[in-house]
Amino acid sequence: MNNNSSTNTSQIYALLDCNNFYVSCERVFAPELNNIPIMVLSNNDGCVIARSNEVKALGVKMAEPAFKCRDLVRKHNIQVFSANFPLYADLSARVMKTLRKFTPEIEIYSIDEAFLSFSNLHISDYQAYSQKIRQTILRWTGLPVSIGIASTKTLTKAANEIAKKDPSLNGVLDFTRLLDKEVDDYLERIPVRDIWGVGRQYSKKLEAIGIYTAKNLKHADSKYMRKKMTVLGERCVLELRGERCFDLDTNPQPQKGISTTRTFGGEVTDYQDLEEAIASFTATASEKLRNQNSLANIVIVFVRTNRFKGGYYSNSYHIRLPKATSSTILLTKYALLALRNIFKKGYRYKQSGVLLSGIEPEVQKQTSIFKSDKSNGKAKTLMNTIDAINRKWGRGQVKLLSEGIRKPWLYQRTRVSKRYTTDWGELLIVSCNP
DNA sequence: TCTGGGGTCCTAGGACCC
DNA sequence: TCTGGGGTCCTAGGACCC
Repeated sequence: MNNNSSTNTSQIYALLDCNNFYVSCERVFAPELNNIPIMVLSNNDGCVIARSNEVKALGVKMAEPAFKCRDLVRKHNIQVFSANFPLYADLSARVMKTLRKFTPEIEIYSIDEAFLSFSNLHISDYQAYSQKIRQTILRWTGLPVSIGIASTKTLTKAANEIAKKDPSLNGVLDFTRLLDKEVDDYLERIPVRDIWGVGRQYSKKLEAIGIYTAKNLKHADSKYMRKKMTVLGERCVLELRGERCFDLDTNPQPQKGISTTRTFGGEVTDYQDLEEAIASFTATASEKLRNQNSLANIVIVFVRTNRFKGGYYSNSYHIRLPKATSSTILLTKYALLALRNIFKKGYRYKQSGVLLSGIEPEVQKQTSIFKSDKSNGKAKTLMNTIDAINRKWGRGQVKLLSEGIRKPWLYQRTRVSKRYTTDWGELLIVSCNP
């Protein structure tokens, strides 16, 4: 991140965003669903987390509880899917790999978005180049994308926003070849709420002082915005004006916190069931930890009853470990100890989770001359072996007994599509009729 | 009946140190 | 008992992102 030193040299950035990503992933394997309304639900079939354009047009909001749109689903015959994250992650990886053929400078921003730099490519027509990227990704993965081009990241987001919605733009909008006045005309079309960095709370504040659009914000006083919305607000204004505050981050650092949390399908009252849940979440979280070659110093466990019901109980407990580790066995031991401290009998638990924090890189430690660290080495080999088996044969093939065999508390996913690309047993079958 | 899950950054305030 | 200022580190809470 950079707030002033590099604003002199101009840069060309692009933001690529997959349209309605999860919905588009489902359509790749079910093309008969093109042009008909479909949506994807979160874990436990709780909330709407992706909507096709047809569903958006019906007024279904992002993160809306699924039960609230049941009538619409029936009335308009909306096709509903449970989230199939392994499938989406795999298609995402294919998109990102394709992008690397077009520029080495990529920041993978989320599962369906990437910032690119066009600065050092020696091309003159960014618009044509972006159309080539779109067509290639569509051909190689089946996924439609939109691209916004500008001199700052915040502006690429804004350009992308317009490109996605305005059919006349054919999925690409390049601010760098427009006049200031023309850019302002586009920014006027974007509600301030939709600007990167402006959320619900800030947009309320901004509207109260007469700032309704991206154009309004761009021409607001940046120091005043710093007072209203911290330094991020100031940067937002500057970026809208084309002054670069955020550089491309092509070298992502390991995550600083890792968590696995779930809302249960039903309600859990039994201590042992909760133990199984916590053990299973810890296993998942520590596998993520090992995948980024890190160790954790702190384990946090939380439990919660249904927050929409009376008699609410919520508590968390954190334990600092005597020594940083990534061992599922050790982390589970402490997680269960933490659970013991907050479990209260008589409550109906609806949600719980495990958070790993105090994360540090795993460096090859010099073992003591006097006492070789044999036990540690063994534990590490065991964990590596378990990870390898689970990678090859599927998650959860090998696990600790504490994770339990039956999982009555596990979430429900009633309408999950097949793992077309990540499971040998569920590959798409193509038949050719003579 | 039914309401997701995984992250990041910034700031204020307290504890502690010299 | 009175009385100071400046720095660092940590944490909780609140905002944001997808």
